[in-house]
Amino acid sequence: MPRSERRLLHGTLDTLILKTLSHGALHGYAIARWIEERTGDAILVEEGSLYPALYRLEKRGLLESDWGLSELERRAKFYRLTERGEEALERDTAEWLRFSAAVTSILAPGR
Amino acid sequence: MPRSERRLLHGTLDTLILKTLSHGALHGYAIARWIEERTGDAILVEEGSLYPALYRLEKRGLLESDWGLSELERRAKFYRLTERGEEALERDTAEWLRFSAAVTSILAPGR
DNA sequence: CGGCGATACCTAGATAGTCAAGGTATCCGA
DNA sequence: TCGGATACCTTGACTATCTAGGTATCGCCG
Repeated sequence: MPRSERRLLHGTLDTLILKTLSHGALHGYAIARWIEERTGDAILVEEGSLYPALYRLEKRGLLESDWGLSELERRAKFYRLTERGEEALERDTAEWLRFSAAVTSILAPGR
Repeated sequence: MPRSERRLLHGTLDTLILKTLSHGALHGYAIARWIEERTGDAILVEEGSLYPALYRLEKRGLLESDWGLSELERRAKFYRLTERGEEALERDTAEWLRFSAAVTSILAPGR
């Protein structure tokens, strides 16, 4: 992701994480890889952003976590959505769609 | 604009300003009103964000300005795009479309 | 065997953009 | 006369991201 694009991530990473977990519990590292793969590396998830975000979301009660073992038998912390997390995901998604439609309507009217 | 939506603006305001000026020179206050009207108030442009952004863009050589008189005969600073500003607008628009498509493909696959 | 890259976690500090809240000044209309 | 709109500006708090460092384990390749 080019330098200039990184600021765009501001505020959307939390929502992307919530959405990723809506498909089932995952550990942090896997969340990052999933988002990157899903977007063809259009969005890169740096660890220095990822782990603080997970901590934030858990503190807000949107996620819960348990230590376990990854697919490769390594110690890993698995996160899952709480009910409040699902509600937040729904709200944030609606907000994103509204906001991004507004921006796109200015930057590229006719799409 | 709800509190949560504000962080989303991060990084896009500069591009919105450039785009607004691509239609012709405007003064700061008018830029803000234009964006708000154009998005049906989905995006609110606070003055505490607007003026620093204009200063930033001028410092980067993407805008130039002159003092003049507004439609209401008030002292106002008119901004216009430089050539470098036009190039930046093109780049930033492409980046926004790429980024927003990536986010939307995760949050709302099938749109 | 030694080292390197991948997996998996974490954190401190720098940076940067937004916002709230204050300010100045003019003008119009109630 | 007093508030709201127009038009500009600034300071300080906040917050999210990134850079760059760290720990530890594992498998692979030379």
